[in-house]
Amino acid sequence: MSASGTSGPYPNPTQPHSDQDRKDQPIGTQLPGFPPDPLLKPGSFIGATTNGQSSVDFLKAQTQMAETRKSSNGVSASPDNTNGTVPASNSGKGIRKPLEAELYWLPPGWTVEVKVRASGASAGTTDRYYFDPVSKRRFRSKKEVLYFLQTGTRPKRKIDADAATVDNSGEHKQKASTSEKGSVKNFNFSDVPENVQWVLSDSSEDWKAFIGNDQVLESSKRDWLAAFTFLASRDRGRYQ
Amino acid sequence: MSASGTSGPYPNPTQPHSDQDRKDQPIGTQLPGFPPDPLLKPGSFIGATTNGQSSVDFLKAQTQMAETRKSSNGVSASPDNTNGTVPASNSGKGIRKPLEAELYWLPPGWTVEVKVRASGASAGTTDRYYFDPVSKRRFRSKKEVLYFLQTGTRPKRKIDADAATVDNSGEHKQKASTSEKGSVKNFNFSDVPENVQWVLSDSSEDWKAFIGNDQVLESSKRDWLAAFTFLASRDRGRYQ
DNA sequence: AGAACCGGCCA
DNA sequence: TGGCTGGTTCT
Repeated sequence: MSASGTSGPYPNPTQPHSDQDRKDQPIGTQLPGFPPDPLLKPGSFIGATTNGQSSVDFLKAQTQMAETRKSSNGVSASPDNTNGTVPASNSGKGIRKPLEAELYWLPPGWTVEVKVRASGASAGTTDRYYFDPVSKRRFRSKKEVLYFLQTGTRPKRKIDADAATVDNSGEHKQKASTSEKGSVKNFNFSDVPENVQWVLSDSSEDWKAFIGNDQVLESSKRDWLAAFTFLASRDRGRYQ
Repeated sequence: MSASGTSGPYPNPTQPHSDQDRKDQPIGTQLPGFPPDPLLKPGSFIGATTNGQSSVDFLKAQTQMAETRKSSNGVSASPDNTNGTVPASNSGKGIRKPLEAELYWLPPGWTVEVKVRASGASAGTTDRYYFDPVSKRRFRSKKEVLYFLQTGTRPKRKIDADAATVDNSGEHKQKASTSEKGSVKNFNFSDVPENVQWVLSDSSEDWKAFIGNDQVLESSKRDWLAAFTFLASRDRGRYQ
């Protein structure tokens, strides 16, 4: 890859094209008269918010923010690649979404494979697969990975039978996004304070976390705990 | 601001159109007082494309070129329509309105499917899918269609670094072993610590490794990780 | 508030 | 791979 420009580097990988004259090639060429979006330069960078700050308050804020806002860090969309350019889609206004790969939650050693679908209606779309270097297993989603990291197993296949399973009353629908409490998912592993103090006060039955002199909010605390727990169990595991 | 770029998925092609032409009358939206059409099942289809010469010059030019202006266009029948089940409450998924007016940008022959979500928190809302009669592909948004029309491909999403890439084409990324820092060669396989703790430091994208209370030096850490990754991926046959 | 988008997930 | 849903951004 290395291409860069507008003309697609790839010759239509998956166009079945059975036939006819319908050539879809005419495009991909820049048409004369098309406004090159004066606002955007090719060199524009994406995201790239430097998160090199290490202020305590900042960290705290960041940590909490992991729940709502995801900041891109760590992962970079290497500009040397095909798409260093910014999609010049808007003329004049809004920005599109900066979302980025963010693999901060992925433990070291794990790898990600991006696979492009070769056929079907969804041809050309990509899927990401995660590989655990230790167990050599492949996972199809972040969710599967996190589940595995926490339990060491994969979700059981529900076979059913009578059983039961249980549960509950009936309709609890709980939306996933509604602020989960204490989930590893909320934890930004790329942005962790070096020293956290856990203190148990007399009157309280609960531990409180401090960074410096600032107490960590409950919500963040739970996330941290969840993260620590899972890291611990992971280290106990194997490592040859 | 700082916001950062645009959505990564769209690399660069000259996105023509500024999206602001999308303010026409929304389809799928039920107008107040408008009776739910009993004849329409969720998932009905509409295909329309008239080509009026209008405001969107650039795009129009594009699409016409692409399709070479075929004669038959416009409405198309609805194929399958698989799950026709819709929550009882919802019976209206109206397909309404002068579609043609809105789909002027859609090349002749393409079809649009308006589907009503059957479950979930967003049940009842609608989604539109676009189908290319030639490639048989399905697209989820106008943007995707336009991108495809211009480039003939779908945006490819890439991730960074050490992640394995798979491209069936033959481009190798020999990254793992070429790096000077962190080479498998530096790793002493006969002296492997039993327990290593990986911890993330603040503001860094790197994890730190500890053995007991001693932090592992950066150089060693890299070597370890390199070795680890190497061993792990060897079996899968990736990475060199 | 609603539409458009698009990542993610799982059958 | 299909395709549906969650959640975010844009209008």
